Amino acid sequence: MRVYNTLTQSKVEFIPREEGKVSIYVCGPTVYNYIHIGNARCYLSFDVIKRYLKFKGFDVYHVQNFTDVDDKIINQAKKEGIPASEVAEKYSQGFIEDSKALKFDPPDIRPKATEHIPEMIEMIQGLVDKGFAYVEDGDVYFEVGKFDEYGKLSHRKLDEMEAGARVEVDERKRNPFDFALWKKAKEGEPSWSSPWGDGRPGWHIECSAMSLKYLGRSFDIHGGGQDLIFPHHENELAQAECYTAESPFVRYWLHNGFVTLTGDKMAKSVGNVVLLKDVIKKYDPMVVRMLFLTTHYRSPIDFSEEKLKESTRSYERLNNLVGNIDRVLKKREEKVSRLEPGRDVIVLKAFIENGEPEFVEAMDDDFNAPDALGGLFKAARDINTYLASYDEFSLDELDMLQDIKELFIRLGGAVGLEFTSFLSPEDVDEEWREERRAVMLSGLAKFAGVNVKDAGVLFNRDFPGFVKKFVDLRAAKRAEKEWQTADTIRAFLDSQDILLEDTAAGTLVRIRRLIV
RNA sequence: GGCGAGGUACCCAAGUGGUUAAGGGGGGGGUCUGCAAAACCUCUAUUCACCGGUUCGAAUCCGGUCCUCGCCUCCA
Repeated sequence: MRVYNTLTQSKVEFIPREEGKVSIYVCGPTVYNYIHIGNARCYLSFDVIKRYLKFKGFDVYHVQNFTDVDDKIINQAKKEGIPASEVAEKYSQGFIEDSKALKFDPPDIRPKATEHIPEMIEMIQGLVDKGFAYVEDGDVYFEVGKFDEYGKLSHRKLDEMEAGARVEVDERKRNPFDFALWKKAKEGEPSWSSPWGDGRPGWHIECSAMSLKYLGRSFDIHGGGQDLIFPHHENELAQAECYTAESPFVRYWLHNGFVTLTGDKMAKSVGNVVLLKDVIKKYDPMVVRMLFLTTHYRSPIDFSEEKLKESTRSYERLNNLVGNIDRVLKKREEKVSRLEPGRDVIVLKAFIENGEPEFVEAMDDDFNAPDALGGLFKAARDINTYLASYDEFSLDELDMLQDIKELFIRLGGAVGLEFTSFLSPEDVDEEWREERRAVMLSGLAKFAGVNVKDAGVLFNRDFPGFVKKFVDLRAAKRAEKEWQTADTIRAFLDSQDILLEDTAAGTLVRIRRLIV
């Protein structure tokens, strides 16, 4: 397996510190707002990477922090008129809810910065003791000039940066790029006591302290968005390697590309953010996953409503394969013929034999999900073609189709895509039914003349039977060639997310899963 | 100014030296169907921003030109 390492700017063979185990740290959110689509892409990219590593058999230990003390949180607290700790709590919960909605595989631990102040102080003290940091009137700064390799991650040199940089001039800093490890407390802000007086940690130290604590020295993967390369990860690396006197702090630095909106980077500072929680009100979270899987994780991706619609269609295409196979598998209960001599099952065998190796080959090349998905789409077409070619299938073929379905679901799962069979009226839950109760009862009254009370009883006791009333009624109308009425009934059910498909085997009922 | 990424069909997007340039979406035509849906078939890039070069052979390597985006300041 090869991964692109930002440190070396090249794809390199992935060899974890300990055979069979992978330690991974993904920079978590600074909790002062709900996450937007750009943030979501980062967490989704690393969710895919993590899932794939697990799929490959690695024992993955995943740490994701909450940065719950920071200037931005303090500002937001002033804006909302609540304590900073409440702001942090509110948006930490929001993040966990968003993560669940997108079906992120939860991290093994979610450490919070405020619960690791002693570890940070210890680390800062160590840096001061070793001469990498200096104290100025209650502030502590890391002195970048003391670390010869400063800039090795972001591939820039201090003197080059100084030439063009617009860096705030701070007389107390020895170099404009020196950064705060500890900030002296200001009135009314959260603070902790330290050897340098009351204060709070600077931005980068929390990630170094927590990653070293939970993953140890020289862990495998550190991930984040490309905008974290400088200064955040550069500074984390500098602190950690100076503190431990060991290199590398991180074996593989992985960074995802940005989400843009009509060509501009989506960022709070630009003011063009689309919040994830708003998107998933309207679109299935699987569609969001699909959207990001169809572009390589390091490439930029332009977000739009149109793309979500395309992704809905393409996700349905893959998902429908499972439903299509299931329809055929039901034939197992019916009469089946022997495998016809000469029937060419090479298409089925091809996916069973090559589906996984091809998928793995693509993913092993720096997690090339678009390429891997290409194979699934191709397989879906081939198998649909096969299904459409025959009316009857032998037991051997049904066994193969069962294997294909399981493999398809397993490969989707390796990148977090869930494929499910078609839902039918017996699969819907209480909430789903209740949302549609009033309309559906009056619908049955209107089309079948059943009074609302009787309809209500049937609705409660036997919802599939309730739906069948419509289907039967429509069948009768069709038999009488009353197409208008039949189509009105179908349109009515469609408005309630119940889809009818007339096939040779009769009218099939399925529930719309995806919201468009 | 420094550094980095990239320009592949109507849109999105894989492919980084060698058979017919994956795949998705959209559109045209067709099959099935009363219609629709789903699914299938078929067409939609002799060509990969442009110009040179290397090579038996390049979208892929080299040089140049044009353009886009990002980082260098909080940002995933």
